[in-house]
Amino acid sequence: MAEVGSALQHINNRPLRERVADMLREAIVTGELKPGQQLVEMELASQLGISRAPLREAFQTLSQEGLVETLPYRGTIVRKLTRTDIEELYSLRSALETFALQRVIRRGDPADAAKLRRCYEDMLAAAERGDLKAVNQIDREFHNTLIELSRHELLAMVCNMVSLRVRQVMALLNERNTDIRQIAYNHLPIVQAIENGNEALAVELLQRHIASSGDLIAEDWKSSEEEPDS
Amino acid sequence: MAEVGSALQHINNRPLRERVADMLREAIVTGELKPGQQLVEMELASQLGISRAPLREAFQTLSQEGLVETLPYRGTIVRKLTRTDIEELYSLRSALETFALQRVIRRGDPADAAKLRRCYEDMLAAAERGDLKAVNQIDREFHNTLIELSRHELLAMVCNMVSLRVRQVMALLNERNTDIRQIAYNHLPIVQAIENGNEALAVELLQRHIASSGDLIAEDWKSSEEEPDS
DNA sequence: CGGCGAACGATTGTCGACAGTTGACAAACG
DNA sequence: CGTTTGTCAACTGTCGACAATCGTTCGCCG
Repeated sequence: MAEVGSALQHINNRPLRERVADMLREAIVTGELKPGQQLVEMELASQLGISRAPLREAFQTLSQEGLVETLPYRGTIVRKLTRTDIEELYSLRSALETFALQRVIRRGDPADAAKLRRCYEDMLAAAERGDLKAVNQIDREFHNTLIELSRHELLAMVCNMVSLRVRQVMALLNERNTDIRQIAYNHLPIVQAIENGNEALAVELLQRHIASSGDLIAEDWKSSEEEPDS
Repeated sequence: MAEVGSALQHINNRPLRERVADMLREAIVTGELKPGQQLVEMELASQLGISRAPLREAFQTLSQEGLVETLPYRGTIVRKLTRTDIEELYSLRSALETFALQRVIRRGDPADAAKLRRCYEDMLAAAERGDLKAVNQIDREFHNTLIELSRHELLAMVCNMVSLRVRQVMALLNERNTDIRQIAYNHLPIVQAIENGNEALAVELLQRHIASSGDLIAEDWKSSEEEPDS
């Protein structure tokens, strides 16, 4: 059999719980479902035209990913994001990507650096034409590529979890007004340091890069902290 | 109302899926359930006297923790551990605990160092009386304490996942014959470096400590690599 | 005798219904 | 009027049954 559509076949035959989890995950990280919002099983199930069983299993997946929170007999809500959560997300992300970066540099394959440079150039092009959405997407791609190049599946799994929630955080902030070009420019010295095999410099730059965006986000977060309850 | 039994109440009322997950998790990390072993839903359910629904949800939890692997329409098996898995486990563990260590040292609370020293002394005492089981348990406690002291809940969650699988790896190796006292002694310089606030040294020692045990384990793993199928 | 295809058994995926728990509101008591 | 207790509705937890899928085996044909 040809390989044609082998991926698509799997998509069609994929268990309902996974497709539902994907849909809900996307809705959460894009901010369509807001933190604190209650997800009632029966309501969502009939709305999606499915039974509660696969929906509950999808909830569990999202719960393990930290996107929702389930309290016994009390229901499931989209997890609220506190300032502490955000600080933890970005600090752990920094540690994880530092680890990935070290592995990539120590392997020292020029093809890896080339791949990252290509990412950077795509990002730059998107920035030049003012496409903020594309810049953000390619920014994610850049970091994902770094993780993949580290060839560490366990790390990739953990990073995926963290990245999802970072995406959620960014989606919840109403259209950041940061200098779009600056985002792209920030990645250049990192790419160069990797190309030169300068581990110490690359690590320093990456940590500064992540920490600065993290601080920026955390600072803006005081807006949606304490909401009055009923 | 008095606080009587508030903890017990929760334990008794905990959802079945969690109690089942706990039981299966324990069975897996202690090696009672062996890698590759198939877990048939109907069989286990009737054996435990429960329905398949909560069992399936327990499977999902374990799947997210990396302890089992579920293939659609093919069933759930205890995840097999390859040498690559072990290398990834220990290298990630090293990176995560390094991160925790840095946070603890940078906070610089003497009470933290004292707590770790107490762990070390307990471990030493257990080693002196030749109690290997206790030494292993306190060793886990030492590392868990380090994580908790970093006050980083997200990190704690990820570390917990990794630690579980490390426990499984250690349980699967037939009674390591390492020098029991050496395990305890290895922790002393780390504690001292923390007490002195010497971050660079502490990190170096911790990484060497984890890497060495990881290498030791990985080396012994060639025994159970390729088993013939059927 | 070997290769191919269709039925079979075993197992998982999904569903609808029932049982148990929680929080809130209302009624009774001091 | 404040506190306690009874009741209820909404929701989650659990169950048993039916549908879909996979690997295998058996039979058929070349």
